[in-house]
Amino acid sequence: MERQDLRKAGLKITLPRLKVLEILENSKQRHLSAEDVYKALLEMGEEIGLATVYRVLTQFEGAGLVSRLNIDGGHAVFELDDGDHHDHLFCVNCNRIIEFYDEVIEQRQRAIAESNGFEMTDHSLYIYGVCNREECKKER
Amino acid sequence: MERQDLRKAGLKITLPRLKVLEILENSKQRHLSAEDVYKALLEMGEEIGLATVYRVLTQFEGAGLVSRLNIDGGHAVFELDDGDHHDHLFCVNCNRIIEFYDEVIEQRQRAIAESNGFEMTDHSLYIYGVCNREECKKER
DNA sequence: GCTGTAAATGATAAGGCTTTTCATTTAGTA
DNA sequence: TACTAAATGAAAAGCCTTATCATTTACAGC
Ligand SMILES: [Mn+2]
Ligand SMILES: [Mn+2]
Ligand SMILES: [Zn+2]
Ligand SMILES: [Zn+2]
Repeated sequence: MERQDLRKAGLKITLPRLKVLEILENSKQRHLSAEDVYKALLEMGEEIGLATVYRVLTQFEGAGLVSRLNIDGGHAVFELDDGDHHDHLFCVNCNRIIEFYDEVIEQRQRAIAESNGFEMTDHSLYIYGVCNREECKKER
Repeated sequence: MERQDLRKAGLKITLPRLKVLEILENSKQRHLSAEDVYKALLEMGEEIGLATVYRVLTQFEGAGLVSRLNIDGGHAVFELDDGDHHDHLFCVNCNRIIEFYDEVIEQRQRAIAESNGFEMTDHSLYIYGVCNREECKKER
């Protein structure tokens, strides 16, 4: 992700924006809440407001640089948008997230929208379950 | 839906619970927010607290009488659970909701969960789009 | 039918996450 | 370097939902 991407989106190249990008790119976890990003910045010694983190993430989403997941229970997580759509599998025990893409499902969704006269704009698919970690299987 | 269903769930048969059930069964719209149920009750002249509506809906969900949808943007809607699972298509313009069931998608989901070592507990699939009403197509 | 007791209710406060407000600072141009 | 619009941060406000707790109610047992 480059400075140019910010420019194209009509966004000034500011320190907070660069820092948020840096976190998104370098964090070991790919899916981060606004709070996660905020905490990571504080740990880096950056002085940034939580409101700015929310604003920047929302702007990045609008610019197509980031995508937002709305998890059951209300809070959102963000990830860099590399242009390749995918869906998610959540472990309800340890919150691990696995990404997947299934062309059959994608096609069926398009067909369902069309057969109901809908112009599909988006879709969201989350599969919830218990992953194969020992401590998670134990819980089940 | 019968009083017996409440009994089986270990819930006393109270006026607020019966009234909420009545709204869910008789409303012209099948999918209702807690606020919708609350307003419908007020219009019927029932004196009921919003907190009670939330509590009752959550209890009904736990008892399997009602299912909860988490729509993008954070607020939940409820519908009677007749035992038949289905997913939803939302018009982003007029908020119309269409229900569908697709066995191929259901199977693929199970396969994806399994191939990732997950014991699937649930899934949620929402398709968003613009429906075929004139005023909605115009917006697009 | 009464009574007693645990469950349920309602008003209100509190929570969690996110957005808004607005005075101050900053980026980017001239 | 100076100017101006955009961006920021702290704090308040919003929105939906849940928790608290004093009061009321359902219903089992007399
Ligand atoms: Mn992802
Ligand atoms: Mn439905
Ligand atoms: Zn797990
Ligand atoms: Zn529509």
